[in-house]
Amino acid sequence: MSEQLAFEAAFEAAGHRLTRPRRALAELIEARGGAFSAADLVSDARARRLGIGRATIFRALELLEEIGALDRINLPTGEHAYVPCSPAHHHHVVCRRCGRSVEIGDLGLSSLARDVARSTGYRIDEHRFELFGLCPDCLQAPTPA
Amino acid sequence: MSEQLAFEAAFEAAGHRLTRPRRALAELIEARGGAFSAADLVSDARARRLGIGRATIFRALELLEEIGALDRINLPTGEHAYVPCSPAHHHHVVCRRCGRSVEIGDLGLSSLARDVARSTGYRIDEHRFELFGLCPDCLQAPTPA
DNA sequence: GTTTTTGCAAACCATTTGCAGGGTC
DNA sequence: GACCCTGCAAATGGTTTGCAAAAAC
Repeated sequence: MSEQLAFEAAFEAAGHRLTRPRRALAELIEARGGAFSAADLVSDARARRLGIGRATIFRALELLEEIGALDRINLPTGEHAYVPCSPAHHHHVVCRRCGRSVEIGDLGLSSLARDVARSTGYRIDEHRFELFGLCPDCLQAPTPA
Repeated sequence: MSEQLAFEAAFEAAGHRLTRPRRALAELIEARGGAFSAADLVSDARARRLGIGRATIFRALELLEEIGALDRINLPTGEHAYVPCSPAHHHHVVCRRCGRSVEIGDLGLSSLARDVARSTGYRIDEHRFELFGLCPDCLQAPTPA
């Protein structure tokens, strides 16, 4: 399956209709190639005069998150962002400048969570680990600060 | 220094005025003993008829976060919450039922972040690790589900 | 007395919802 | 053709801001 079609495929695989707006959004997301906000998509869509409503965008994002094609994360600033992900992994390194993100594996975090459970007495149901910084490209760009 | 006064002290130590509303909020926060939302404080304040405006609450929270006395985290649901913290640590285990939270140390996450930096080429500036589940008390309570 | 802080109300921003029409299977 | 999906506009919920009065130092 072409990487280009990942999001379109995700809709279909999950039994949802592949409509024009959804196709268009899938493309926009792929074009972004990293983390983005709902507002980013709204303005992308507006810029390309796609005539897609805000509501549709939010609904599509919600759907893609349920499906597991996107993960909704929180930037250090507190804003929400969505990042593409394969269903299995759920940790990301996000470039705070361009939004490009890389998925990282479990890296022992699950067992670390188990240790914490043991030492605190909590039952741990969920954990989040997110890393922020600059991607290699942005590190070399003019104003990396 | 009495634990009771931690938040009042935080205001003063950072060179801010210790006003009646701030004192009151410090108490409310301490009374909560764990994670809470801005809305929680607003309703606590209203319930006790303290006559503190919403804006004041948000401003105080912002301030305490800047100072490092509170950490603003994101619950798995996407809602914002604030959790008390000592300036040095920045990882928490939060009970999704009662909000009680425990701080945990670095646990090797910094070095893990360094490993990720090495393998991805990103420069990592910041990381977040948050754990959610049920605290020991809530595990024993009637409806732990 | 000067400067910071407050409360109020209005503004703002992101996200959600109701609904009638349109598109997809 | 049935049901899902869309766009619009209005509602919502959370957070911020402007400003004159009040409190703190």
